[in-house]
Amino acid sequence: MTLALPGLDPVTDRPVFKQIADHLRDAIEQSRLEPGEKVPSEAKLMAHYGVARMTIRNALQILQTEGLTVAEHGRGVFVRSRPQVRRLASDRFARRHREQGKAAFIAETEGVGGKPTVDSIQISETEPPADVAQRLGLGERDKVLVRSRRYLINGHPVETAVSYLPASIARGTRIAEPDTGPGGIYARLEEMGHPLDHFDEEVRSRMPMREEVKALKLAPGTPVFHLVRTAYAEDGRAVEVCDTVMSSDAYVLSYQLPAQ
Amino acid sequence: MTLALPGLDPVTDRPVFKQIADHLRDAIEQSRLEPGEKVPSEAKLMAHYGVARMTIRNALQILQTEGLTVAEHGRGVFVRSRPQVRRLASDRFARRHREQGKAAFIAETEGVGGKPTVDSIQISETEPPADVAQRLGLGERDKVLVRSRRYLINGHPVETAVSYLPASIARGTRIAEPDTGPGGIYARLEEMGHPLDHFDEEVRSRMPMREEVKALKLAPGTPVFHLVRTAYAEDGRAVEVCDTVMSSDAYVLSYQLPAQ
DNA sequence: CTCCTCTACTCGTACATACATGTACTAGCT
DNA sequence: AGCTAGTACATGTATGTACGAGTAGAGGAG
Repeated sequence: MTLALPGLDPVTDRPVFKQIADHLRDAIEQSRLEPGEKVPSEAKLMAHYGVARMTIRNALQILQTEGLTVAEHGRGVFVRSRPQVRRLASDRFARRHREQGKAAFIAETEGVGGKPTVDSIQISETEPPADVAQRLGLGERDKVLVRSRRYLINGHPVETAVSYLPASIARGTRIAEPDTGPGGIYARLEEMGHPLDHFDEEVRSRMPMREEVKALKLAPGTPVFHLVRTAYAEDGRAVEVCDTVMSSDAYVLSYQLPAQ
Repeated sequence: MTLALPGLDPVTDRPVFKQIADHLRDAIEQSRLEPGEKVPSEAKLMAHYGVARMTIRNALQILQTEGLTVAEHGRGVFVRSRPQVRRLASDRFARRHREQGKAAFIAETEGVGGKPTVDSIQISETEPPADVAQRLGLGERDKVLVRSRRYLINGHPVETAVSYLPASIARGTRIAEPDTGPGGIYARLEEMGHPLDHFDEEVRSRMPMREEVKALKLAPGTPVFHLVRTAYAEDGRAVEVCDTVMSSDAYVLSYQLPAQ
């Protein structure tokens, strides 16, 4: 084993599998094991420490849960390499960007040299979930247009988004088409007499549901950002709610807060 | 067993332990198992499914990683109950709040009826980490005042914070005292001739480090918010960097974005 | 009635073993 | 040269066993 690992501490009462996890974690954090590099195989670790396989697997499980490693069946366990990170600025929906003719996601991704794609676009008209109806100020029987889609960078999925717009506004417009045209739905809303005033964005962090792991191809132990953004027109009316789930290791969110 | 669980599917190729995890997850999501309620013990699940204990433990491990359950040694495995959530508004550092004479954390917590505490306050003066020095626009040899502390609500820790201020500004002032006085360090900065203009806040989501699990008493499978906030004075100078780690299940962050 | 011990039950750690399944490389055949 | 089967090695799934350690309640001693 090229990697030098300490032996077990015979006096501590810290369980063996946690000690082994500590050793490997230290090695990763000190860059003695670099991203993409292979962690010693279970068999080698068993030999090195003189313990049972279960003990080694428990140790490796910890690192995986912490998001430090990924196991690949038949190949080995590898130190995770951090993917390209996108920084989302708080002015990303400002009108001056919209007027460039590109939707926010496309513009930002090309800005950092990535290749953006949009995927599995689905459009429907239904009754909204209760929280969405409340945010949009809709009544019992009001319907919404639902636009759901998935965003990818260089072919790798990073974000799913579902937009809800009052059907009374969006029905029959280009917003109900798969391709919403230059500047995206916000540009269309403004053209249609709903100039935007501001957005409220709620940010949560949590572990992903099973479907989200699949849709975003998340490695085990990766949390997600859950954003709910409400767009308000200048007349104070809420015109869109966008529910977004993002792979947390692909994003840094950046906001500006007033001090006055 | 009061809880009704389906049997195993003999034809699918989905592994047994994942099937069992699915059954329990469904039960939790459909509220057949409610928050705080006890999940059937390993022994009962072994008997019900007729499988080995390891298989059951693998299944339970999944739920724990997903943050759906917590195991308590000697008592059982319980469905996690969601704690009280604090909403952090984007105007939480606005001057009008500062002028009420309370620091942001105290004011907000009392606002929702919780009992705020601040804990393990440590103050020192050292050379800053490279990224902090860069954000503060400091040179090689410039020192910073470091204020680290932990916040608790009703005795339960929810957030750790470390503030860095240029020593040239903060040294010898009340900011270097454990009790910074009414309105906290931002009020002191403004009094001392550094009126604040705005804050930049970077938000990341990730799994906690080991020390963070301890400091915040995090349940396994709980991600954290990692915030880095920089305070800018009206003259454009960065006067504080605050590095905050928050238990993700205790917070919803809320921001207002401009549309224009 | 109070305190203590015992016991049953819970999850935690660790061992040993077996076979399934995916990957990568090699030797050998065509 | 190109394909194929075999082999070694990797992780995945599952079985069993044993003992440690924390919790909670029952029951007996004082």
